[in-house]
Amino acid sequence: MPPAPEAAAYDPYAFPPFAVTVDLAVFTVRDAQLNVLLVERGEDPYRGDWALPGGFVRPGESAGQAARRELAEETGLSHGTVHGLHLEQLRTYSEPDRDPRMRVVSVAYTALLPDLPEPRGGGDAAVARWTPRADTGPLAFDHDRILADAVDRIRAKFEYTGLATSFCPAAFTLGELQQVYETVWGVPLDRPNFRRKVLATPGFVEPAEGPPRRTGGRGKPAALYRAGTAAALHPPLLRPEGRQP
Amino acid sequence: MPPAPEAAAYDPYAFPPFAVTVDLAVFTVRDAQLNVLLVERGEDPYRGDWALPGGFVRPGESAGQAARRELAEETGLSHGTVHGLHLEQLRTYSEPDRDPRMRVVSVAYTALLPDLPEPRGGGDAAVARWTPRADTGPLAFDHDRILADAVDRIRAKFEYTGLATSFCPAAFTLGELQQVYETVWGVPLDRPNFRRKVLATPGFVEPAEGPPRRTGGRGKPAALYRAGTAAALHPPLLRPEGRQP
DNA sequence: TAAATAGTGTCTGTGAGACACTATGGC
DNA sequence: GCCATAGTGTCTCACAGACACTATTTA
Repeated sequence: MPPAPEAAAYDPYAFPPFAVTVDLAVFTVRDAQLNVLLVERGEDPYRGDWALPGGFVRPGESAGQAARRELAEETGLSHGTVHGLHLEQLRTYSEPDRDPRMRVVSVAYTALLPDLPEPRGGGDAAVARWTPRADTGPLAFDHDRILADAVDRIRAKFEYTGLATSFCPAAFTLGELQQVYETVWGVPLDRPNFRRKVLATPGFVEPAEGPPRRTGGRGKPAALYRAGTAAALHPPLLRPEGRQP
Repeated sequence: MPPAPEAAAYDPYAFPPFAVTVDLAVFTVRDAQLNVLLVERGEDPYRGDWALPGGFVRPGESAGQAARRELAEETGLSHGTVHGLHLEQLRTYSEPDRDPRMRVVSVAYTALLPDLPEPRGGGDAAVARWTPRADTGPLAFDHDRILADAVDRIRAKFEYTGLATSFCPAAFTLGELQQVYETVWGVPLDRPNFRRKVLATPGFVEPAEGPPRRTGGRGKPAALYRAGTAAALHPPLLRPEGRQP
């Protein structure tokens, strides 16, 4: 926090200026794969490479507001939809050489979206595509690192929060929820045990109205649930790896 | 990440500049109380108020490097000592009005120190004092918020990391370690159970050489341990509140 | 009928909480 | 002796994993 004791008062131009940006790691689960939203860069450096969407923080807005604005622009989602989404600050990346042009400090955010039927191309944004996590080649800047950090964070948060429901539509079956967990964690889960634990955790999911639905087009229709209100899961739903092998 | 599509190339002065600073939430456990390092402000705004230590990020350094440098300056610890300390990024605070003078984005860091005998006043820093967490009046800027976030983070991390050993000297007794947990969590723990769980968690603590030591100056001398190498605790050591009441 | 998914029940091992008990030091 | 802390043992309950079994739909 200013002041540095020796700072000659507060000439904002005393130091070369920093640019402050936000980077977005936006995920969805599609076809049993974790997908991340990427944009193709149209300018140097890294022209033609893929990168995480993002942009400058404007003078009057916070980084969180900037992230939400950029998310709306890149996804073409309505302002109202984006306003209700779960957007979480991941961490800040500030290596002096992370952008070859100038000093850029970037605050990274993570967002989790259900697999949207909408084409999502709305905005003026350049080419933006959902890409399976496994298929992301080297990204521009330090975005591979940001992406890896974001995935780690999501995996950990799935254990002790109900965040996984953010990947599901408003009403979902327990089979769909389990699919989300298995995709993000990359491990198969025992269905009866998963069911028992989810239903035993207060505030995780609640029964939803509406007729049962078939998860994969086959089999017995499943009851529908919607996201509960609990911020944290008690008890947590631990990864199988979480226990010592 | 730049570019915002419409950004006219990269004139660093196109926008009013952002200042980037670091704020430090540095903790120790002293006399069974969580203490935080505060400095008294010598200039407006908030002249005479207490604040978290911190300062500007310099052009050639990352925020993490700036945090480590500031920590060394404020605590008077040797460069070598500070270099080995656990310093963790907490989050970034970027509300446009958080500093009345100009736009300041601050990256907050958390550090955990053992209760040092050294007077710690070494640096040129102004008045810096350890203050019990309970006695921190309103702090300058949004530092109350940062402090609260830092305490929450520490409490949570104590469950699934061996971070608590950072509050202990190089060799410590299990009684001292339990004291740290009880202080940070604010709950009493069952001694036999605490002991059993700590020793059953691989990599949490390891036996240390040296004669046993009395924890409170009374009673049977206790065996010494040192911090283990495990980054995460398996199984975790959950807070009593973690379970549903 | 077979295949696929949903849902229920049960056994067993592990670990957490509670707490009684013993051991070793200073006074 | 008393007191304070360290350290051990044991009981019980809750929960996680494994897995057998039934139920309901489509093809």
